[in-house]
Amino acid sequence: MIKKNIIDYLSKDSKFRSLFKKNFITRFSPEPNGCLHLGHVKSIWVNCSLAKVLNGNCYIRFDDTNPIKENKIYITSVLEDIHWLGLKLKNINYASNYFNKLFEWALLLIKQGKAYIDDLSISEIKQYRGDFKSVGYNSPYRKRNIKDNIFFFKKMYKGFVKEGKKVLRAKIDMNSKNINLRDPIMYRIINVYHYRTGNYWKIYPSYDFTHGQSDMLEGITHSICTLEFETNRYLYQWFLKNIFNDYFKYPKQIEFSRMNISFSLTSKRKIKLLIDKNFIFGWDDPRLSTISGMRRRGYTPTSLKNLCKITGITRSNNNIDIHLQYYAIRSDLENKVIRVMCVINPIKLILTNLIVDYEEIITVKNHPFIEMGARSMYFNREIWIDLKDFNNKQNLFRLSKGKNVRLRHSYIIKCKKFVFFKNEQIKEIQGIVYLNSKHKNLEGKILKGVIHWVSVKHSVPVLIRLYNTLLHKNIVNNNSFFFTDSIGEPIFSHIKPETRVQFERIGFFCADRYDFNKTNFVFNEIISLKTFI
RNA sequence: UGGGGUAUAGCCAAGUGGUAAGGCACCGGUUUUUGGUAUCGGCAUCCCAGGUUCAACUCCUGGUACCCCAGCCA
Repeated sequence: MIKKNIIDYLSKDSKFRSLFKKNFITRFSPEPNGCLHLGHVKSIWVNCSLAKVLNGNCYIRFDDTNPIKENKIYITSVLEDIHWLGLKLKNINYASNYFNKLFEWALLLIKQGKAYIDDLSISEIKQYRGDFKSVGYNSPYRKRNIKDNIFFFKKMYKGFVKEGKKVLRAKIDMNSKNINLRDPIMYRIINVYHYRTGNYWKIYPSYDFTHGQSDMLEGITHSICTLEFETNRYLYQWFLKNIFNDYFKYPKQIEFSRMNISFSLTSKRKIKLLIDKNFIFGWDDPRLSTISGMRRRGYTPTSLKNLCKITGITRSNNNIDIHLQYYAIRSDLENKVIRVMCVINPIKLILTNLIVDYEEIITVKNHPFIEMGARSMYFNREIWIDLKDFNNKQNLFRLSKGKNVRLRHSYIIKCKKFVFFKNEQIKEIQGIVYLNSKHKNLEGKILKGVIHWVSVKHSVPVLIRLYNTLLHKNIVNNNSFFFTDSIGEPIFSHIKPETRVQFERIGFFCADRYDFNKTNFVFNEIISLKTFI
C-alpha cells in the first residue's frame, strides 16, 4: 500500500526483496480491447519510472483472457502508442501464453479439494453469493468429489459442455465479508475464436485466476494497479499462496488512484457512443484524451509524461484541473517550436502611402532567443490583419481609427479610415505606415499594441481547426469543434505533417498527421496562448 | 447496509510529535516589438469534536463526507 512517498516505500521493499536476490520488476497489463488513453499513460509512466528509479525493469503483458471482447487490432494500436510515447517496456508477454500452466494449476487446486465444478446458473450463482448485508450460502455442488470435479473440468476443456452450464470455482469462503472471496469463478466456458490461441481453448481463466500467477511466472515483484482492484488483492494472494510455496517470490499488489482530468472523457463506452452518433470522428479525434487523439491534436510525449509527473502518485480520489494538462504542453512547446504568423479572421489593410508594387523583404528570426534559423517576410502595400485586432473602443492593444499600432517584426502604422459593405460589415481598413519606425520607436510615442500580419501577395490559404473541451459542465459540449479558413505565411510548404508551430499571439498548432500536405495546409489547435486575441 | 479505502488552499500534492514544501489556477509589480515568455511578490493553520503532550496535520477516542466491491468484465 502507498503510505507516503511511493519511491521511499518501494525502495525499502525493494531492499528487503534484494535480500532474496530479486530485482524490482513491474508490468503494464492492458486488455487488448480498446485504444489506450491518458489514464493508461499514467499507468505506464508509473510502472516505467518506478522501475527506472529502482534499477529494475517494466514488462508489458496483454491481459487477453476474454476472447469475446479482445482483438488483434488493439495489440498493434497499443504497441504503436507506447512506442510513440517513448517509454521502454521490456518483453512483450501475453497472458494467453500461460493458458496451459493455468489449466494445470486449476487441476492442482481441484486435486487439493480447493476448487470445484459448479452447475448453478448465472442467476443462481448471483443469488447464492449474497450481498453486502447478508452472507452467501454454499452451492449444492460444492461438495462434489474430487474425481468428478476432474472429470467435469476435463469435459469442459474438451468442449463437451455448453456455455453457461458449468463453471470452475475456487472453494474459499461463502461467509467472507469480502465478496470477492465467496467462491470466485476461476474458469468459464467460452467457445469462441481467440486471436492468439485460435479455437484450441473452450474454457478461459478469469482475470483473478490469471493475473497473480502470470506475475509470478514472469518474476514481477510489484503488481501496480488502480484502486478498484483493492478488494481483489486478498484473492490475488489466496491463489498465490495455494499454488506456490516460495513466499519470498510472491509479487505484491499495490494500488494507486487513477488520474482523472476535468472536462475529459476516457470511458470506452462513452467514446464509442459519441463515435456512433457521429459527434466525434473516431478514436483519434483530437478532442479525445486517447493517445492517438492527443497525438493527432499535437500533444508531445514529453508533455504527457510530465503531466503524470506533476500530478503525483497517491491513493486519494482526484479530479485534476485541466489547466495542468495545458501547462504541461505549453511549457514543453515554448522553447521547442518555431513561431510564425497566421491570420485567422482576415481583413485587408491597405497602406495608402506606399506605391502599388512596393515590396520589402524582412528577415525574421524563427524564435526570439533560441537558435532556430530565420525566414523572409514580405512587406507590401496590402496586408492581411486579424479582424479581432481592429477595435473601435480605443483599446490600448488594438487598432482603431486614428491610432498607431506596430506590425510585428516591422513598422508602426496608423489607421486612417475603414470601409464598410452595405450590410455594415467591415470590408477593408486603410492606413499609413511610418517608414522610419522599423525596429525602433517613433519619438514621443509609447506603443502598447503589436499585431500580426501577412502580406496579401505572399500568403497561402490555411485551414485551422479549433477545439474546446469535449465536456462542458459534465455534459457533451456542442461547441467543441470549429474550423476556419485562414491565411498564413508561405513557409508552410516546407513543413511536414505533425510539425508543431506557434502562431504568434494565438497559440500552438500542429500540422495534421493525415490531412496536411504540400497543397493543403491543415492545422489543429494544440493549445492557445495563455491570453490570446 | 457489511467489508475495503480516502480526507492538507479553487485543483493536484509534500509532510511520520518541534510550530504547514512545491506546482497549477487566480491576483498584483518589473522586463518585453507576442495581452506570450521570463522574473518578483501575494494567496491554508491541515474534515469535525473531544483527549494525551511543554508542543499535534502527525498519537488516542468518537463522529462526518466521499470513493470501491454483490460480472461466467478487467
